[in-house]
Amino acid sequence: MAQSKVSAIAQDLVDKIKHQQYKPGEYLPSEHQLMDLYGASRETIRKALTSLTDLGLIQKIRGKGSIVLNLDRYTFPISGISSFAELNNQLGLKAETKVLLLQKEDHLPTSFIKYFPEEKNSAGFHLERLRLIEGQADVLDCDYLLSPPINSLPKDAAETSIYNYLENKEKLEISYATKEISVCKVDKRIQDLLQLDNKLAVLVASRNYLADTTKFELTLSYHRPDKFKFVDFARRKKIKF
Amino acid sequence: MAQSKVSAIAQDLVDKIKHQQYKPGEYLPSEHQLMDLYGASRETIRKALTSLTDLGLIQKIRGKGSIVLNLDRYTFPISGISSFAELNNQLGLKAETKVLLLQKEDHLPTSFIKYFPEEKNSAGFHLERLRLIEGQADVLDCDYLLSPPINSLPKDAAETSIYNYLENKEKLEISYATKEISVCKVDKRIQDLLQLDNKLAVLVASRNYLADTTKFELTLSYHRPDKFKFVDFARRKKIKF
DNA sequence: CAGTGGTCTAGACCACCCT
DNA sequence: GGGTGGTCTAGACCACTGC
Repeated sequence: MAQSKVSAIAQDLVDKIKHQQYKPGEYLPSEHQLMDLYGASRETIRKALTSLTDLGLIQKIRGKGSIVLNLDRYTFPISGISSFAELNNQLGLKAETKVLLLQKEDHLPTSFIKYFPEEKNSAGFHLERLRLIEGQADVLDCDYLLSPPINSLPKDAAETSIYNYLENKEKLEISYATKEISVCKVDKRIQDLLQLDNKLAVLVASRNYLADTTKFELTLSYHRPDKFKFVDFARRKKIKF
Repeated sequence: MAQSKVSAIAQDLVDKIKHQQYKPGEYLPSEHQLMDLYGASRETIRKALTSLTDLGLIQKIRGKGSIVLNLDRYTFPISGISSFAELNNQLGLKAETKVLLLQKEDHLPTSFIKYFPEEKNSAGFHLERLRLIEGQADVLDCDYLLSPPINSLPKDAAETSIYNYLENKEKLEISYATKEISVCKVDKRIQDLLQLDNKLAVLVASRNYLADTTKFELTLSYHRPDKFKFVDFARRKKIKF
């Protein structure tokens, strides 16, 4: 399953932290002990630990060890690129998706142009989905899947998980994204769909890319302001841009 | 200056990308060429490239090379933990800071308790600063610097850069943070300070930590919704939590 | 085929923490 | 002092790209 030794070790450590085998405030076994435990060289162990550090799961302290960080902050950062379906599974919420629209277009729909002017003339699949949590409409996801590289998009994939379809059926490697969070005024239609008191919604706009740097998806997610929460873990950067 | 060979190489590559010596869409020199260029081993080069990958500056493609990504998206992600002073320098805006309040407290002020109940009884320095950009009040930063570990906080540090003071004068190593972005209702005072039409503001709440895992700062930043923008770069995570 | 990045190793030396 | 993490090296083998 695991593609590499490093990620297998990292995943195993994450699982053990999740299941409280290593608890917040405690130290992980030392790198030498982990070498024995996993039969790996020190650099291999260190690469695995680096990924846990990036995730905000541990903090390494020189001369002492790797300490497991608290994540009982109610909300654990699940940033990175995740799909709604994946977030649901992880959070265990009663969620529902209503597909409002799915159709092929020759040009970028007008509602996207303001945010993605560079794709004005691109063909793609226009998809709108309303996300309900506990019966409440919380998010309107508007997607535009660029074609190429996406050739087809079955309705049932839209209802369950596009990412699952693209990665497992179409064998596309989803790699990275740029996101922008802002607050915007929405039209009457969106206001009604999300049952908003006023015209303000939180907008998350993102451009999503494959591993070969092909842009494949534009997303506009409109969130009810009172339900929106974005949680992030950040490390102080040593590199100045 | 550079603490390590890896970060010196990474910084040099970043600088060259910034100055268009390596342009978006082009490939960096191969890892072997970079080995010769910097007189480093391959793993050392690769660690430097990994940090550029994490920053979203390059994408590595197997069998081909490391391609410089587009960042002419107007807004380049400068997330991570950055201070207002640092963001200004990088963005080159005409900004101004007004210190509204700076005083020692024995307990957490009430306005913080809702978001940081766990620090209710902690002593610290309460600091409020209004951030003006081009003459417009855009952000109200409310900080609470926990004492311990912070023993003193001069007024001029508050006016310029707390982080500069803490890192260079107090020799504290600022390491990581958890942030939460949401939308909240503010009281009349904040509404007036930010000249808001209504009571809604974007709130960024964060807990900031030192390298030894000591929590040292709580922050509540209230943003004008029409001026708020948060830009992020994210990679698809291979590790499931 | 040669060139690229992806992975892993075994060993070295250093800096820091603790007792 | 012995144990911890921080850094760097030289070399190996693999998988993919492109000619």
